[in-house]
Amino acid sequence: MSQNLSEQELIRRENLQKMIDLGLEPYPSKTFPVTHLAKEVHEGFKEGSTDFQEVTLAGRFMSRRIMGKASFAEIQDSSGRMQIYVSRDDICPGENKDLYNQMFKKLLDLGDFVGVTGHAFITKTGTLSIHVKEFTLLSKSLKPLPIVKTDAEGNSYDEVTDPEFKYRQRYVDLTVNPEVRETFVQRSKMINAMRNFMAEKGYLEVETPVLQPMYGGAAARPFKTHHNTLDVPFYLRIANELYLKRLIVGGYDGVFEFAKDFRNEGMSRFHNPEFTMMELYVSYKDYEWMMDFTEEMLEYVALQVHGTTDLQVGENTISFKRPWKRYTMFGAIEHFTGIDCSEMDEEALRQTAKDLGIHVDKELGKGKIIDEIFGEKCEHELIQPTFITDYPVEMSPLAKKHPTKPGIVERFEGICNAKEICNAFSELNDPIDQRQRFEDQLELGKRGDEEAMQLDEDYLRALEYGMPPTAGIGIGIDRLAMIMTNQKSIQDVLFFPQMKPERAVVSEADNETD
RNA sequence: GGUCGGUUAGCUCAGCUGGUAGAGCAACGCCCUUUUAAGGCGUGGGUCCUGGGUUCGAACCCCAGACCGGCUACCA
Repeated sequence: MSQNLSEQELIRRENLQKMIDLGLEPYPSKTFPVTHLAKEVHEGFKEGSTDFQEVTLAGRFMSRRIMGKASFAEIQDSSGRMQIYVSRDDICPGENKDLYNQMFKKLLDLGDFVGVTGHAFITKTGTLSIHVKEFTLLSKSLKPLPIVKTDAEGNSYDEVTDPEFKYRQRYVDLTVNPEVRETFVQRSKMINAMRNFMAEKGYLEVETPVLQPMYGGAAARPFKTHHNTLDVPFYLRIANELYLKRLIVGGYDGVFEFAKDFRNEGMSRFHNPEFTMMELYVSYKDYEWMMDFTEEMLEYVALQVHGTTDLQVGENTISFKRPWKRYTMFGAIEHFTGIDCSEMDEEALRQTAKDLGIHVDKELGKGKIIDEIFGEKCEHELIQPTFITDYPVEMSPLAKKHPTKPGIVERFEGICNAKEICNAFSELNDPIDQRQRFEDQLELGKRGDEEAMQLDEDYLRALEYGMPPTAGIGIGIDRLAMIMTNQKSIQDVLFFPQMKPERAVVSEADNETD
């Protein structure tokens, strides 16, 4: 395959060859003995101290200011940048000045990986620097990086803002935009905090199948695939709920899984075809307990990630301080519209929706209409973390019925920043009721609801052996990460959000005919 | 899916009522041993997203397509 190289790429290839000609290895393999990160030197160095007299750092070469026989440059490692001071006669003590005059001044390009050894000092202008006595090339870069420059006022120049560039070439985005690296560090801290919190309670982290013979546990269209040897279809999971509850049947007190789920639906700034869900099931608990647990865990997570429960998210300050506000679904609708629809039948609900200017499709059942009204009139009002409880039974086929409120299940959703971030219920463990609910779903499916659930005989068999009373929750990790990292789009909390393939990639794939 | 907008140098962008392209940074050459968006002088770099069309002439107008984005629809 031929490459059309730009002028700058050709020059870099020439520089690479000239380095080889000088006897330099452009891609050495030996472990490079890094002793410090840039951040450690920045935080630890005090002027006049005798520490940091011999430090070794490695990173990308990000800027260079040549002043004749000496130069300043910056290298960037995972922790940040460090200025280095390179003088010709220090790195070339002998007669041969090639390392400075040729390699450092001419052949080295921005983006190359280098290693330096030297001592820390403060320059006349007060900048901490490493006075380099050994300079090593660690890896040559052949493509120019769009390096961002920032002036004294904090204005940045040439920042890569094109979303397509950022998402397709995330490695470049991460290299040149430190705040992007930080977003993903925070995401990782968030997940670790949740994991530690649950492990601390004694719950077991498990793994369940991604390839499932039958999809379930949520209402969504699946991706379908095929296993060649078994010659059967498989679905990529849309949820892991039913498998985790099988493990509760098997006797664990608490199981959780951070799971990639897959839904074959639209994409938006809140939806990616593959996304991460954390599901947790705890035996002998109910949804009331789970609300308390959720508040406690997310307060802990906010503190772990940010050291505070008050987070700035867009225009709003969102507080994860316990307790959250709680509404029943009918209560929320009444609160935001003034209409009490708790006693209405399907026709009255349909009319109410119409009166509120909400379009509802004919095939929607009672539960879906209520959900439409809630989604249209209430959800966007809920900025602070809020629990909505008592969902209609029709839209909750895996949740236990409320003991005193007919037509209602013991379920809650957590809403934050106008979006659902979690969904939980007292799990339905009555196998006869569960069979009936599945059959109702089949009926909805026949009416045209493409997301109605399938009937899972093995799951019913498990329930027939007996499942203890159990509380379960699913937390949308990506949406929670958007809140915890103050990002507007799910694409900004996923390293590699789903995109259409680039054209070159498509044409190669088209050649595969089998 | 609908709709509106975008695509010009490695990056960020300008380019008027149509006359075959510019700036800053980056790159290249020369000068400079504590600079910092380093500086000074000089130089090169373009499939104007793709394919058609209109026109003497298209980055610009028209048609079709690709990709990206905003809103919207769908979406537990």
